[in-house]
Amino acid sequence: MRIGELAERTGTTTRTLRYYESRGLLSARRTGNGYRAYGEDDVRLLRQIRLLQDFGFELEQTRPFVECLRAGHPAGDSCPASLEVYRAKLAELDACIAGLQAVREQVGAQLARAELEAGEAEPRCELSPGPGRAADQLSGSPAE
Amino acid sequence: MRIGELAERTGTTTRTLRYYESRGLLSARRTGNGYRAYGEDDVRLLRQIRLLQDFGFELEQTRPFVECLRAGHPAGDSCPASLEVYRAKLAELDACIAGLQAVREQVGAQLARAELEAGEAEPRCELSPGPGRAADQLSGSPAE
DNA sequence: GCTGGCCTTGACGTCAGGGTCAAGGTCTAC
DNA sequence: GTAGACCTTGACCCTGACGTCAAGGCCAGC
Repeated sequence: MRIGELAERTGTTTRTLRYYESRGLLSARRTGNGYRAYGEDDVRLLRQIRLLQDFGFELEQTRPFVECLRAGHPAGDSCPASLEVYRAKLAELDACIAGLQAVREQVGAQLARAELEAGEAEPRCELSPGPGRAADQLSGSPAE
Repeated sequence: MRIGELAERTGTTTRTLRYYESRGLLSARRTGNGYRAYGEDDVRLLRQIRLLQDFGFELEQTRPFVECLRAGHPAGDSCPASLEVYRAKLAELDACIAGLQAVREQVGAQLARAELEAGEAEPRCELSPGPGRAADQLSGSPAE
């Protein structure tokens, strides 16, 4: 099949397929007129790449899977190198999630504090809050 | 103070400060020779920007905080627009964390399956795992 | 007056993953 | 025999937040 059909069958674009080829992830035979020619193997290979891309893998990280398939293995993750990428990705995801959760807490704390200060500067409720709050009355902005 | 000192005091670079100026986040008076001149207000403003940047805010998202400080408020988050950015960021963080956790689960499942298949194709342990419970025998990574 | 350090503007490079054109070759159907 | 769909390579554009020159102005110290 030619590049347009392969792109359609794998839900991508011809530009993307040429880009993958330029990165060495995909290769194509050429027909007499110079057109790229692909087979079913390339469909499987691309589905593998797209799956990993959907998971957020960088293109380079899909390379072991591609090479595994090319080597004739039944699945892209049948090789140790692919499993290592899985594990590294899991570690990366865990670190990323932990980092984001830490930021989330800090931003949440900032928001809570800012809302509190806004509420104190401009009290809306009838109840008078207890003492110890005069130091925060900063809203009288100095002139410029 | 001049740009080099400001960069040093705020832990950034002169290139970054000029970039912020080009984005309209920072402005500078000029001395007779054309050098940029900054004051303490700019230090506070930059500290605000860098704090948010450390939290992963995009530069554009720091603009309300900057404008709030410029308007004379005591803190960058003293204005409603800044609080809205906080809230939007929290929602964004939550969505991002949830998405990453979902991916983490899927990648984890892929790894478990691939390890299982690798183990079946090349059985290493003496025990023959019975059907149905083999999935739990994975913790002692088979290969390597 | 000379060296070294700081400053200026402007322009290009980076990273990933492509999008979009341009100019042209090829093939099929009518 | 020609329109239109497909293919080719090559080249530039995009995002974000800067890094890295290049070429030159300004200033302090010796």
